[in-house]
Amino acid sequence: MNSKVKSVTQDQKIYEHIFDAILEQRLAPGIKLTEEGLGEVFGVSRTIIRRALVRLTHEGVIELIPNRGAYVAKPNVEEARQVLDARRLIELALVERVVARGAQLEREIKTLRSLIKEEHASAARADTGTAIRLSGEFHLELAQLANNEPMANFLRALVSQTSLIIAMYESSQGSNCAIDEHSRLLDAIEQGDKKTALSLMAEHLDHIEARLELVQGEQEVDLAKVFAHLRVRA
Amino acid sequence: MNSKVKSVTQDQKIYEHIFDAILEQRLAPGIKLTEEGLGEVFGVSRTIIRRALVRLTHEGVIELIPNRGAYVAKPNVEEARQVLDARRLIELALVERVVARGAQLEREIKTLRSLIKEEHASAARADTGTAIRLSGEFHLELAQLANNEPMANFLRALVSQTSLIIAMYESSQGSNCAIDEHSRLLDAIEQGDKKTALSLMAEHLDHIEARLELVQGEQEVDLAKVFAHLRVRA
DNA sequence: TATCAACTGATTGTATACAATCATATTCAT
DNA sequence: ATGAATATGATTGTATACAATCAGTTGATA
Repeated sequence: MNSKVKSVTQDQKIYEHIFDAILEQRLAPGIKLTEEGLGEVFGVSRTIIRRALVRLTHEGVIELIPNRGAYVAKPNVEEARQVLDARRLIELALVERVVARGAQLEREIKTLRSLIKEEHASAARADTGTAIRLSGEFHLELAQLANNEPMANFLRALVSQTSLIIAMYESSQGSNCAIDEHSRLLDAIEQGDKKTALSLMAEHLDHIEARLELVQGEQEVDLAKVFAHLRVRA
Repeated sequence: MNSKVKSVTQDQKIYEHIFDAILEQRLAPGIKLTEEGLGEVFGVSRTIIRRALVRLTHEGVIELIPNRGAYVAKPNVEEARQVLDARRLIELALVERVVARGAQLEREIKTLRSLIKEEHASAARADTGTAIRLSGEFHLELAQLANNEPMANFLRALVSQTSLIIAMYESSQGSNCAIDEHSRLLDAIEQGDKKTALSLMAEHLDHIEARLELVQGEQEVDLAKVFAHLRVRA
């Protein structure tokens, strides 16, 4: 019964667990992850944990500081801007390629519709973490249909970083609008309406970035400014 | 004297050595790299080697097969097509962003010119390996100027895979034309001529792909076709 | 009281020992 | 001679022990 499970390596599973935890905001940006702590949780030695952490580092969700340890990444506003800039480029290209494949994709589109349904359900019960994760999975599943593995892999890193960005900078309105956008985007793709699909994707990403800029100043604490009123003259 | 060197970790250095060796074709596609063998060469234990190999795997130049070991990747024609497709997308976007920065880049452009000079010198003395590496470095240095780290990182993986692709599929004419193309591309960027810069970059990547398709059938041996003339009827 | 130095505890860096796994060579039966 | 089954050697998978490093604390000194 467990012979099939072997095809997924241990560190692969642990990688996914940590990945999901971060995407669902059960691990906040900046939190330190000790190797021994994680090892106890998952019942393995530090060796396995290291491999998982290295991979997460390469995807940009973990920052690995030599001799200091692993921390959940805290993307600043500039990094967030770059990530969303890259997403805009990649995802528009992916949508274009998916639309080009056109009618071959009936079954895959059904899968995506059920993903949207799940996402909607999560949002309805205020399960924000799951909703964010499912939103990301929608984008990644869509990317799989474009027949370009390097791009899909790259998007994986971008999406996970976006989840961190949302976790850090989201305003209360949340992801309800995003769900409708996913739905409409999928409609356009199904109908082969490239132009509409592209503009919907662009809009979608613009909305995320718009939310980000709303709270731009909040995160970077400039101590000099905070205490400017009582600063002693040099 | 060696306190500054510490900032680069051991596995970082080993990673770069292997990376360069692959890019310079001193390690051919398909070659097996044993952990102990590498460990002896670099005077470290397998632990360090593992980290370097994991990173190389994530960049797509090494294939890590569970319980079997690490092999230099052998991209097939479809994978090559995807890599070059992705490069076209990313590098055009990067050129656009570099041109947009315009005149701030005098010093950086000089650095790029000296890189081209080195590349030219390598090609002149038929040092193909170094020429390929320097060609890749030109693209990566250019990417640094676009102010988008995720994209630049992604390009790093794409360029290294391209070097493998060239190693596997190159025809004899080699990279001389590419050098002129680099030079002209840089001219266009320096003059802020976006349109020319974009079309030169597109041309440049088309040339690489054109070379690839020339030898498309050579690598994937379809036994059924090879022995089609003597096949027994079902 | 403030500053700096040394100490302490905890965490990561690295090497190594042993277990698990796979490829190859060998043996045996047909 | 061919084929399958088994044995062997080499390589990777994993855990762990010890060394190196760092952050925070304690204590001495001005």
